[in-house]
Amino acid sequence: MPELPEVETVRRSLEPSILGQFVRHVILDTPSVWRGADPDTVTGLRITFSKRRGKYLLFFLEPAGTEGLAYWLVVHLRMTGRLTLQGSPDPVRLHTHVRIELGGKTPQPVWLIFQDTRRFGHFSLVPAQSADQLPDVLPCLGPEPLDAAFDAKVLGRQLFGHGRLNLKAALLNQAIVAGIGNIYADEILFASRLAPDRLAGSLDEAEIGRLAEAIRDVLLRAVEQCGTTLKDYVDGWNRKGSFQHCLMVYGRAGQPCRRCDMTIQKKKLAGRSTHWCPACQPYLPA
DNA sequence: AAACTAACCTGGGGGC
DNA sequence: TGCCCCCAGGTTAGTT
Repeated sequence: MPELPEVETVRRSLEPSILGQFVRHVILDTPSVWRGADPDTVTGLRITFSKRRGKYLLFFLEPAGTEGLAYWLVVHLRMTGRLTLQGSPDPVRLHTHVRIELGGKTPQPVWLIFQDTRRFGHFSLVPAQSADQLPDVLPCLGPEPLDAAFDAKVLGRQLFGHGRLNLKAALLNQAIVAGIGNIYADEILFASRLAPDRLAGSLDEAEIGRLAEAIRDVLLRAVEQCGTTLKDYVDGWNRKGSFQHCLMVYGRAGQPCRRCDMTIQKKKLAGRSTHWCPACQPYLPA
C-alpha cells in the first residue's frame, strides 16, 4: 500500500505526538517482524528525529544522558502495514504486531501501534552513528523525488545504463528513484504522456523533462491529499487519504479516460498490473 | 541486463 | 453457503 505520499503522511501525522517522547516499553506481539537489536534496548531512549527515505520511516533514538548508544528504528510498511497512535495498549486489534509505549513529554502515555494484515512489514533496530548518517540496513536507494535537487538532469543520470528497461519497471526500481510504487508509477506515466512500455533509453530530452516534472507534480499533489486510500491505508490518526479521487488511470481499466474519453487499458508489466490511456500515452512519440 | 517466477502472508471478490 | 482461483499498495531471491 504505502508509497512515498502515504509514508510521508504517516510520518507527519505521528511526529508531533512522538518527538521528544521517551520509550517506556515495547510489547512485541509478533517477534518475526522485529530485526536487529533486542526491542528492550530502546527502553529509556528518546525519539529526537524522524525522517522518511523512499518508503522507509526512520526514527532516531537517543540516550537521555551522555552514556549509551543512539539507535535508528527503521520501519517499512510494505503492503498493508499501519502505524497509528492510541491512548492505551488495548484493545489489541487483529494483526497487531508491535506496541510501543511513549511518555515523558505528555501527561498521558501515547501508544504507537503497528498492525499489518499480511505481515510483510518489518522493524529494524540498528545502532546509529549520528542523525545525519542513515543506517546501512537501507538498500541502495535513488534520489528523493521531492528534494529540491531532483530535476530532469538527475533523472536522466539515474536512467543512464538502464536504457533497455521499460518505464514502468524503471519507476518501480527504488535504486533509480526512491518512493514510487504501482499506483503512482501509472499516474506519473499518464501525467507525462508516456507509454509504460517505452524503453528508458528511447526518451528524448523533452520527454525526460516531462517525466521528471510529472514525478514531482503527482507525488506533491498526493502528499497534499494525504495519500491514496484504496483499502487499508490510514495515517497515524486513522484518517484516510483522498488522492483516490484524483486517480486518472490506476484502477480505471475499461472506464473512459478523464482527459480524452478513450478506454483505459490494463496489462501486466514488470510483474505488476499497469493502467494507461492508449491515446494520451501513445507508444510512439507524438 | 532484464524478464520472469516464486516466495513471504492474509483477505476480499468473482465464478460456479 | 462454500470452494477455488485470482488479485492486491512491496521487495527479494533465484532462474532463464
